[in-house]
Amino acid sequence: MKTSPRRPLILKRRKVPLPVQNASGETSKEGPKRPPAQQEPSQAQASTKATESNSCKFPAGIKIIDHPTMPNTQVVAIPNNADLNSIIAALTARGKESGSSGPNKFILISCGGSSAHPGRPQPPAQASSDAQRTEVPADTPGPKPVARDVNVPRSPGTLPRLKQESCAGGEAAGYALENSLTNIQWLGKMSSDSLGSCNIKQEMQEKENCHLEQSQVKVEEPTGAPPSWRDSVAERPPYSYMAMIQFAINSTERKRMTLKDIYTWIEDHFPYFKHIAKPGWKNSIRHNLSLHDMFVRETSANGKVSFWTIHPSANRCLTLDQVFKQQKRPNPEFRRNVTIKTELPLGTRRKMKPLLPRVSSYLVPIQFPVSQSLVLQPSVKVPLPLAASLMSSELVRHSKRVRIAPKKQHLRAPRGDEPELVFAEPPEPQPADGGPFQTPVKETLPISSTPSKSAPLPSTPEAWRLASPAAKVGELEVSPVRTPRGTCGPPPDSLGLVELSCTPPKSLPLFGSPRELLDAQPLELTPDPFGSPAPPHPDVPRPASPEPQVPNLAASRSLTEGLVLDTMNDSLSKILLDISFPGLDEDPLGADNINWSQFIPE
Amino acid sequence: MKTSPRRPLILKRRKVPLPVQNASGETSKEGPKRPPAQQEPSQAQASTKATESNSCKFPAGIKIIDHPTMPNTQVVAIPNNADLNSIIAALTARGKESGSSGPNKFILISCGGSSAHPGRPQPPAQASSDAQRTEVPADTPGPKPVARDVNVPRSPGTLPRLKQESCAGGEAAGYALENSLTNIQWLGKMSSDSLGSCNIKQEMQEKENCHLEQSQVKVEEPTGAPPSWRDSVAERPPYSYMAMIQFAINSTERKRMTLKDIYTWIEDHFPYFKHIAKPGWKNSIRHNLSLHDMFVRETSANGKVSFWTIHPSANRCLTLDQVFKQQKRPNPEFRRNVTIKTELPLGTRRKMKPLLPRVSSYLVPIQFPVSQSLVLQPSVKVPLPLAASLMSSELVRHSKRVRIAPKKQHLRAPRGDEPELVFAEPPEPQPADGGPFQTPVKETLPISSTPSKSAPLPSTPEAWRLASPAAKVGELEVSPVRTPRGTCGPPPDSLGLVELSCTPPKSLPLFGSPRELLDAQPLELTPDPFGSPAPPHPDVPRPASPEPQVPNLAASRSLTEGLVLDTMNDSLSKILLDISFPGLDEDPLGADNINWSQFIPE
DNA sequence: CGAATGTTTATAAACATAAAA
DNA sequence: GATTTTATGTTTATAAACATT
Ligand SMILES: [Mg+2]
Ligand SMILES: [Mg+2]
Repeated sequence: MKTSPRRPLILKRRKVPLPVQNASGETSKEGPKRPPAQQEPSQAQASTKATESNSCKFPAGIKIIDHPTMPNTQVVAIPNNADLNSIIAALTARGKESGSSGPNKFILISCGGSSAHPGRPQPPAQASSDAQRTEVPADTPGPKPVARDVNVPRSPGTLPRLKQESCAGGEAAGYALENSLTNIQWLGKMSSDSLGSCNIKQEMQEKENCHLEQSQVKVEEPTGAPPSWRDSVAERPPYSYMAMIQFAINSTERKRMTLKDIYTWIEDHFPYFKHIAKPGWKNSIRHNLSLHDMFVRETSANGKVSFWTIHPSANRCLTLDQVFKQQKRPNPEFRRNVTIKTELPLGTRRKMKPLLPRVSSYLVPIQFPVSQSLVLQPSVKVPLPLAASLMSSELVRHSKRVRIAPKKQHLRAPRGDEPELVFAEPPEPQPADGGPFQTPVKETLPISSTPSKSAPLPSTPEAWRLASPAAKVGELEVSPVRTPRGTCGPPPDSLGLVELSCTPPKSLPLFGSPRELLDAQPLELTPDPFGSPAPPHPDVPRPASPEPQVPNLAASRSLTEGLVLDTMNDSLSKILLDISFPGLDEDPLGADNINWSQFIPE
Repeated sequence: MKTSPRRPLILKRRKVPLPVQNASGETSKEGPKRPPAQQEPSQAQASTKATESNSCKFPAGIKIIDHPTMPNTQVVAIPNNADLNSIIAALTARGKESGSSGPNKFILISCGGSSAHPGRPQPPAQASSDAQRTEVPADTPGPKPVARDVNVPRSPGTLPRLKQESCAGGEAAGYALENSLTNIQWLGKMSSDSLGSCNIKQEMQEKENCHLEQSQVKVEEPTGAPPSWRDSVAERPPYSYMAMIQFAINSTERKRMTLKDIYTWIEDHFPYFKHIAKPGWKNSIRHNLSLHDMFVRETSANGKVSFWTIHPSANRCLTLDQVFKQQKRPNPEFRRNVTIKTELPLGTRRKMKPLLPRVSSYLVPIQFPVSQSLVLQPSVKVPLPLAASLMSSELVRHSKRVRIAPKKQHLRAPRGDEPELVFAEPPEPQPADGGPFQTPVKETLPISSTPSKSAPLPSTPEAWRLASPAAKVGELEVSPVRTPRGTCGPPPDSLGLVELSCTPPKSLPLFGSPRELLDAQPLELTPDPFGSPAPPHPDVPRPASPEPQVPNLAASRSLTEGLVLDTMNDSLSKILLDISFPGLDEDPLGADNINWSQFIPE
């Protein structure tokens, strides 16, 4: 993440509407936009308690202890069967009350309970030959694959064959992945809407034509029609290019894919790119493949075909499958918002889709004295984005923001950028006559050095905020892992969390023995990483200069996901806990000497 | 460079007008644009011989041997006092004649002669306190530096204080750097024009006002006035952001600079950014600082100030000084072109400055049998871009394109992008009414997935090519070095080439002993760079998967710069030769087992 | 030559966080 | 001291130029 100077490890993110109301009376910057009627009915029970100031009733079995070293921080061990929402509500109230002087950060972990991965929904397990179409035998220079169906109009039934891919033939593997609500909502819309039998291509064309007409005649869209499946096709998926490429590549058995197949896979699974996006999206795909080191180009043995792969050490094995299996119930508020957005006056147009709020995952080491009688187990029932489990302790050093939802998405209407020229002109550079000398007055220049669409546009200042006010939850991790990993095979049965299985607690697949791991460590401890001529991790680490370097914790630790509730800014962040009990385990690296003060700003 | 599949090590670059005419009768794609009158008078002597087909008369002392392993490649050892131009002419003719069947690549190296770095122009060596203004003592939290003069209008005399900075107090260091002619021309214009005493700021404002008027009234610019110093201010320098940032940081003694100082330095040295560029250029600076790993942010001891540094291992110590010292005579044709460009009809506007041709540097290992009686010495007199000497053998593996001239430069008239809206509207998104559904007809969409400005604009197809037809020469290297290096101090006197001094042939500064160097090597030999948890080189290396990994040649080799003349595409590329004589030297790593076939496509 | 593929640079933008007002 | 604004830093998206296959 290239930490800012003294940036706290647990980033304070944008305010996130927690599943419970804000018990505090602070002035809400969000404005009076969101009436309490939008609360989920299932959270009503917890919302009442939150308002009472001091005496929060916690469900039985909850243990709260002060963090050994972190100020104003408490660790809350929650039984798996507890109601997380009410707990968060109570903690929020408590934190609000104490303010900055008392505990205002709560690290939520799970402790005991019935959590032996209770029946997760089993994937449809359809045999998938998808995205394998040009997977030539790599040595047979035979007839080149004939014209693919890329961009070829398909018959009505050939719509996105979602849920078809498997990660390393992931059959028995129950992937418990927590996703951003937004993503899930999007997916829900995708799946529920697109499963109907309609000719998307045809409808899209109608839509386009309709749009062209509108643009030309500048006619108000009658709308009225509820946003149907069209929206799921027309709306851009909430995944970054990097994420989608990973989805695509990881959908294959051999974890490799040609560029053309990546195109096709994305088009098949995200019709937006097939029907709406400008062709420049393929340029962006190529750009991402080149830019990110995690994507490695490999050539088949005969050198005829180039495949894009994900470097094994960086592969989180994310698949769209995993996202689908999460399938939360579609948020009714979402529909409402869509309607609202659709009915907005045309003048308050989009051009920039509001970014999706996210919570971040960060690995946070915790040392408990052995005396603490906390029953910890890796499987957490609280809805945590478990993909974060893939992160190793390296994340503490080179904490790099990771997300699935893109930070910036244009989502502009594909051809509506220059409405004035909508008739004939191609997307041509505006003729600024006279060579490089036509310098307009600086006085009208934007002030900020960070170009902003909103700054020079005071009209309808937050109209776009109405677009997705309810979609505020977590995110998936898509950036490369910081720890060398093995294949993406199904996790051991003993672990309910597939992601944890990718970073086995004992020996990392890429290292034959712990000794090798240790031998390789010292390089990471050097304050000058450039001194080592070793090749880099893909995308991964930067020196992160000012922050003290944290030794890469050996694999002998217990990694557990948790949440951090920061009542100072009403943020709920996902963290990865590295819990150690000094004296219980061997510690050849002396990693337990980590001092929490390292991670505390100031 | 993220080699393309089977990309040759010696890249074929765009046609470069060699210092001699093309002896071949092939159809010139350049068109009849450049009359031979544009030849440099000093090269007239060599140009005559080139036309004769077979019997090329080489100056005495030239040795030509076939490359041990590379097909159709010959190594040409040239005495230092030989006329390189005539040799290139002769070789070109020879290569053209043989075509693809005979030798068509010539590796030019120097052999013996009087080359003891003959008097290079000594830098003005002015004491410079520039760019040190906010260099607080790093521990004195005293009064914060008062308002800086950034963006504050300066009095006429405070224009670019060029040539003031020094690299590590580089006084006695004679930096022999070959630069792109274009860069030099630009610099020449800058220095010769801007040294006059005029109030640039004032004139720029007049200019801007004039421009605004033009944009509003759409009046043809009367021009007529020859492109004076204004152009050097108005024209964007031919350096990428990465290069300019390096210039800035390397101009300081401690090789570190605050962001604000980077801004200021660039504004001072490249008035374009001070007076013309949109404020977004600062965003780009920050983007570059973050994006490129070679730029490392460090915090002062007291944690109060953040400095940007260049990772020592990646620092080529490039300074604008070095570029200035090259100061070629300004090309008369350049002026002519400027005039032409200025007088072009306004409809054929710029929007995209033509990119500058360059030659690349690549390290090329060569093994000579000891029997070959070639007298090699590290100092080469041929005008080679010596910055390439900084590259190590790693470049072969992770050959990454390096350049100073940016690959893409917009160079749009600062505020002329939306002439229609020039009055009131801020750079606002074009109102494409109706949300994400206004999908224009796909039929009119651009075909290529790589957006192109020229494609949808068939009018005046190559008008912009007239802009700088003569500017076709080499480039400087700005990307991070591939070899750990020490400080940027002056080179040892025994070496005339400062860049070579940064990679001493025996022991690299960052390694205390050859043993350390060797110990660190094996990591590079692993076929899976991700398996090593070592931190990465900044920006540097990617797996470059299909190509066989080349062991990092130990420091016991002789690195020499050379040129590769490829008559197949009339390219002249700079290479770094790693010459070894098996049996003569110790080779603990067995690096001599390198087989040239590794680097030969197919 | 043209299209597909691959690499880099530029620019805008969203968003976070720290510093300054 | 809290709030707002600004400066700084990180990422993602998009366009584009150019090289290579
Ligand atoms: Mg890549
Ligand atoms: Mg950086």
